Amino acid sequence: MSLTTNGKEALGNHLLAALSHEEFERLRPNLQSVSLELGKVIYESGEQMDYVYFPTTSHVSLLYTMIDGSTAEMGLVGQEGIVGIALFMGGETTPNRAMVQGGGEAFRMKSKAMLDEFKRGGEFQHLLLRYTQALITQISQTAVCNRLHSVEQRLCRWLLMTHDLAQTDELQMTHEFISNMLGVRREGVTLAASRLQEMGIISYVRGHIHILDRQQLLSHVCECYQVVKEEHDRLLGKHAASRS
Amino acid sequence: MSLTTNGKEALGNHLLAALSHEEFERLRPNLQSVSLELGKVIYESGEQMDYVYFPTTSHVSLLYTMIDGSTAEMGLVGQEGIVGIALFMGGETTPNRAMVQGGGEAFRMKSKAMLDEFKRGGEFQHLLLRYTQALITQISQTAVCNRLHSVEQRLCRWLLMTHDLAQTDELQMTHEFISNMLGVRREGVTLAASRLQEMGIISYVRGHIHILDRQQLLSHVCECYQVVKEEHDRLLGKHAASRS
DNA sequence: ATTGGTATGTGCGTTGGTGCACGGATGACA
DNA sequence: TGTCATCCGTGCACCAACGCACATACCAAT
Repeated sequence: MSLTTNGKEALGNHLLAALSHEEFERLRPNLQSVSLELGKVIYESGEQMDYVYFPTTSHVSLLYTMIDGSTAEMGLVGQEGIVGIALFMGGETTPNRAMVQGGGEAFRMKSKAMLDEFKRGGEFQHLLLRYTQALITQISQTAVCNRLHSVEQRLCRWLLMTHDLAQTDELQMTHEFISNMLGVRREGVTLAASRLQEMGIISYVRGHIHILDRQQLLSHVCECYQVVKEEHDRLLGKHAASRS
Repeated sequence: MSLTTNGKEALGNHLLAALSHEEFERLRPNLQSVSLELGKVIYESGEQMDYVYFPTTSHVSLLYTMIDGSTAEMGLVGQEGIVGIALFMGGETTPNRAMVQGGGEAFRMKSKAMLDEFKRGGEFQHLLLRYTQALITQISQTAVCNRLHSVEQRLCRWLLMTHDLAQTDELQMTHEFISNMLGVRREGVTLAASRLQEMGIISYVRGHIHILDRQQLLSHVCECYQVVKEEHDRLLGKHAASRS
């Protein structure tokens, strides 16, 4: 599938950028630019979805919260994707929480407009389904990675994914925050992070993490990172946000 | 349209049973009954999919295999579902292995026929997407469960899920096999299983596990089992085939 | 400059799971 | 009836991660 230019790549979201001119013009009145600030909860588990979101410079974490309050991340959505797939998949509600993990801009669209366009069954539908397939791969790999790999490896993977989505080497997040994503103790993150810092891979102070050496990060991560990335590229082309 | 009777409920697969008479007649020539024997690999990771499968009395495990050979399950498909969602989601290949975990019968359908019907965009498409959404929930919950719960809890969950799919209390599987599903050591399964046996919840000998007390199993399992089940019922319950 | 809240560092005992090794039991089949 | 492969039981040393407690460092707001 070629990602056509509708002259709106400046929108910054890859799914929107791939719309044909006609599709884009149809949707344009329903698109609205919004600022998503760090920590904002976009959907609560079980909630109705009034809008779907297309991140541009922001990115959003898909989380699950246990009864006892412990949390773990299952997926991460940025400029390559959309938050709210459950809408067009036919669930009226999301089964998980969606929280802004990197502040920035996004477009949102009224659920009804989204559904109408999806039901037309054109290229946009096809693209959304391919994206969903890529997201399934990401979630699956997270399941396996959670089971088989160490905190340090998973931290590397998480930093790389986040680095791909954030357009900067300076990530704004605390160890505590990361621990809630990885589903481990805060101390576990501190320990793993301090090892990475000793190796000169990252540096950090009070809620700010600096990615110093992405190459070395890649050499410490488990295979899961590449698997997800390659499957994403295969399904959605090399448009995926990534450096390396 | 509610769960229509197309006169083919005897087929035993819920998705097929939910087809309208018209849809069913259209697909009938492309449906083929097959026996799936335990251990058979239906798809290998990265493989083309010539057929999709609708289990009836069989059930199929979706697995991921790491480079080092260790494996873990991400999902389980039985008479309520379909094996091969990647086909209509637009990936030409599956990203994971699908292996028969409970021998029995299934229907298979040529990929092309499946795709043609899906693209018609009718009720069947809608149903398949809802099923996919339920599967996503299952995979997500597995990711979280893998991270936060003990082997014993996960074994309970896995036994319950398998018990739901198998139409018998007598499960044919070894500790070794289960260990590959849960992504743990064989000894870990032996230990957990022996505890459950002591409590009178199950009994087992050489590759045969007997579910003795499902109620007690339910009281030992983590919340994950119910979450997946409820979301599944919500999406595909009595009103599965109705759009609103 | 002081204070208070937040972020990170560190220690310690405990636990759950690993990797390995081997022994015992069992059932299928010759 | 004996043999053999398979399956399960158990012990042991080891390690990663946990839970808790508390110290330290830093920033911001008075």
